[in-house]
Amino acid sequence: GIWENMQKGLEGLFKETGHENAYFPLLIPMSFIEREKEHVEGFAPELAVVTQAGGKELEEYLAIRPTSETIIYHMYAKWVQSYRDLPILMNQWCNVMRWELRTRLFLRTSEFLWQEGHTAHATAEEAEAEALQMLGVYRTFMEDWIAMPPVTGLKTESEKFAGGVRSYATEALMQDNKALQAGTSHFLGQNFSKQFDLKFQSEAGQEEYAWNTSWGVSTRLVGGMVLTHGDDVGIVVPPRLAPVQVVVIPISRKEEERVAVTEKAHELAARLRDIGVRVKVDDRDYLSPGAKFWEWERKGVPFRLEIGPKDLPKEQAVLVRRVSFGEENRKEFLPENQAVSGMPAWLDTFQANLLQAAKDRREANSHRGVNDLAGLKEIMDGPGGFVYTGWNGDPAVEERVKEETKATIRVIPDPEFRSEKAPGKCIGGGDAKMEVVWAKAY
RNA sequence: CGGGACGUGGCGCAGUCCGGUAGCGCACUUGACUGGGGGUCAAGGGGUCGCCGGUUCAAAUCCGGCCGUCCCGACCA
Repeated sequence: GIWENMQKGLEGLFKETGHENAYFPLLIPMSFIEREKEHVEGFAPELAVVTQAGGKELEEYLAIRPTSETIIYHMYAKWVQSYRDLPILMNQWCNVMRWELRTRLFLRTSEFLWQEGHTAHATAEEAEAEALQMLGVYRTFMEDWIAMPPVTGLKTESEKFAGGVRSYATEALMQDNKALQAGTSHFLGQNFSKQFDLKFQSEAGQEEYAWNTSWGVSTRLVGGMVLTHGDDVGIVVPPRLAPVQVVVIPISRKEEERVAVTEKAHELAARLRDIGVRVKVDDRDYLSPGAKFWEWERKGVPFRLEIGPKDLPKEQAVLVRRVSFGEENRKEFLPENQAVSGMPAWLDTFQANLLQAAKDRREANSHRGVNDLAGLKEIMDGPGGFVYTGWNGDPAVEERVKEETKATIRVIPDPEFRSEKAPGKCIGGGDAKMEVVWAKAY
C-alpha cells in the first residue's frame, strides 16, 4: 500500500514533466550487456543469468535485467531516424535483479521493484537538463511525500553509474546517522547510443548520436521512510503515503453499547471519507481497545479516533496523534463535527511536522569545518552524520579516507547545500578543488 | 571466499556440558467474565528434536558424516 502510494505520487510528477510509461522485456541477451565495456564490468558480478530454457542449454545466455539501458536503447535505435523523433521520454515500472552477496530487507534485496526512466535527446545540453530536472523531481518527492529531505549533488567517478558520464544522487540521513542513497539520475552522454547505434539525422542534415539519461528510485524508499520516521513503537507513515490515515476505534462494554458505538464510528468514518480522508474502522470485537491502539501505532497510522459510551451523549470523539520523537499530550476531546472537519488540516500539519523534524535532524547531524582526516575519523567513530570537507579530486585520497574511516563521499553537493565558506584545504592534505559530503552509507 | 554461531510445535527459545516419559513464552481453538493503552481464568489442539549412520538396555543429549540457515568482512540502488 505504501509503495503503491509512492508510485501514484511519482507518476503525477513524471506525467507533469512529460514522460510516458512503457514496458520492456525482463530477459536481456548477454551480448547487449557486454556491449558497453564499463557497464558490463560494473554489473557482471551481480548478474543472474538464464542458461537453459525448454530443457536445452541456450545458444545465447539471457541476463535477468539488473537495469534496462541496453535493451531500451537497442529499441530506441529502431524508433529514431530524425531529430523530429526526439526527445523520447519514457519510464517503466518493473522488477530488477542484482545478485547481492548480503541483503537487507527493503534496503538491499536480490530482487527489487523500481521505476527506471530512459530518455534520448538531440543535444547534450538538453539531456543534462533532463537529468537535473529528474534529480529535482526526486528531491521534491522525498521532501513533500516521504518527509525525507535529501542532500543532492554529483557522484564521484568511483561511485557513479557504470557506463554513464555523470551521476547525480539524493542522499538522505537516517536516524542512526547513516546515509541512504535514495534516488539517482544519470547523464549517459553518447556512451550507449554509440554502442547501440542510436543515431538521428539533425536539422542540418547530419548524422549524429543521441544523448541519453536514465534515472531511478526503488522500494528502497520504503526502507528509507522506516529508518527516517520509525521509533520504538513501530513505523510512522507520513499522511500522504499512508494507506490508512485515520483509524476509528469503537469502545464498548456491553452488547447494547457495542451496537450504538460501532454505528457512530462508521458514521464518522463515512463523513471523513466524503472529505477525502483515507479511513478505516476497526470494529473487531475480539481484541481489547489497548491491543488495537498498539497495533495501529506500530503500523504508523497518523491519527486515531476513539468513540466510547461516554462520548456518545456528549457528541464528542477522542483524537490521538501518532506519537513520535517524544511528543506528549496527544489525547484531545473534541466535538464530533470538529473531529471530522479538522482532519484534513491536521494531516497536513502532521506531514509538515515530520518534514521539519527530519530537516532539523539532518542539520543537527551535519558537520562543517572539518578539514583533516583525524577530525573526520573522530566523527565517524563517534556520532556519525554528514561531514563536509574539502577534496582535491584525487581518487587515491577518496580511497584512503574510506579505508581509514569507513565513510565514503556521498556527493559533491549542489550549490544550495554548500557551506558558505567552502573549505580551502583537502582532507588528504594540500589545496581543495571542491567541497564534498562524507558519511557512512547503507 | 575468509571468520563466528545456530538448526527442538506457526514464531521466539530452554533442555545438550552430566543419556532416562520433550518443556516454556507468544500465537491458535472453545467457554465464561472483561473491554477508555498490549485483558483474566479454565479447558484444549499442535513437535519424525535438520538428515544419515554409529555407540548404548536407552540418544534432542555422546561420536562420525552430510545438509541448511543466520551474523561479521569483501561486492552494492
